[in-house]
Amino acid sequence: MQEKSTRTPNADRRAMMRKKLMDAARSLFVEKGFAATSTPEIVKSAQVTRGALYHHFEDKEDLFRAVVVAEAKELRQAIEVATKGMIDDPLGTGSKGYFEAMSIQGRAQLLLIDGPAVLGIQEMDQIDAGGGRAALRTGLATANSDLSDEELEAVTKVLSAGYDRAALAIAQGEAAKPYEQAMAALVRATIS
Amino acid sequence: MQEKSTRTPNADRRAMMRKKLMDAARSLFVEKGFAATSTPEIVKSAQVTRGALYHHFEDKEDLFRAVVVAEAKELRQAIEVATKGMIDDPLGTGSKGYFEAMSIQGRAQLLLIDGPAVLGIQEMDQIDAGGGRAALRTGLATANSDLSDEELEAVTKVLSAGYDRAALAIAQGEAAKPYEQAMAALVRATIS
DNA sequence: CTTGCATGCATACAGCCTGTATGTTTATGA
DNA sequence: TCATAAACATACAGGCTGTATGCATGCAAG
Repeated sequence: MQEKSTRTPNADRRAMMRKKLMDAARSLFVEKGFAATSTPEIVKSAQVTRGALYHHFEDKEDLFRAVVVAEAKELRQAIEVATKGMIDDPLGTGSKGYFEAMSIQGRAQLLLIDGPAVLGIQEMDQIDAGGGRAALRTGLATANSDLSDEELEAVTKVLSAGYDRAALAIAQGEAAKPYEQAMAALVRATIS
Repeated sequence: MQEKSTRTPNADRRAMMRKKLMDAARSLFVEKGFAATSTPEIVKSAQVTRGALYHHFEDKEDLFRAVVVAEAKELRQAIEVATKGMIDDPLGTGSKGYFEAMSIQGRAQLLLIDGPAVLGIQEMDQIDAGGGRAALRTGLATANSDLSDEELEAVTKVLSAGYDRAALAIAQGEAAKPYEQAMAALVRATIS
């Protein structure tokens, strides 16, 4: 019998290793923040060596970027599932979906606090592209046509910031209902 | 004649040294971010040694905290001056004052991006206490009495986040007017 | 005024972290 | 099967942080 029959294709090894590193890194980034998390810690938690990390990622920031991008993707998918087929009241449904999706442990911290600080606002905006903000904009645009592009963009950003702040507060343990009501009222006021 | 007549009281030396360090640190923190700014860089820019830095501040984070606290204080004072005696339309005046005060180079980055990431949301909330948010809350409360405390708090935070996001966009070079209009509309909708 | 002490500041050092260079193993495909 | 490339591990150089130590300067009591 063959002892060493553990032949693993490169594609699989790559995917598994990246996942191991990103999972370990996510936990530590959420727990201690980006700066306070060292690469020795990460690889120890992932039970690999720093060689693996620097083979798959350019540097620590690049690993953080990968974690954030994956998180944003999961967020988009969760919202998409929650609002699937909801043609009536897309804004209300999207809101609830967003709050639920953002209640995942550490997600708000990663996407709203550490992400902008480490990667910059510009890149975070780009990573979030197609996320909740785009849906919000189209929702506002269809419900309220008499807004210039500039105004629509401004209102969208500002309301989106409100959603983010609400999600952050909820993630920190505050009650969700007042924030849901507040955002609903603001959106209603905007489109009417 | 006395050569070494440069006798400086300790209180003055302390104040001057702290200012020199905080000014140099502020520039570099704004330019490169907290993590990417090293203490050797800071003291070189301030033309002192690391000994002085670690004599006056516990560590790099403590220096950052001092910079942020001073920035928040200046912001409060600027808003206070702008809204002094404006009893009619305090919300509108406060809004304009806030946007102007937040347009100071690097202020939005320090208070809205790096601050929360380095010091945490909790501490930043505390540092901002008595800032624009408090004024906004009282403004909303007087104009709209039929809100529970919980709802008032939520609406305040969410609108305040909108103001912050708007200030950030303006600080990054976007036109101010659409944001002023957007926030004005939201506030108007909230209090009526 | 001077003398003991506290404060302000500079220098030196230890430990850690990051990123790279180099070496070794494992898969690929010809 | 064999050459090559990819995956991963180890070793190293440089820089940074925070602390310990030493000197200078202001302070306050006598």
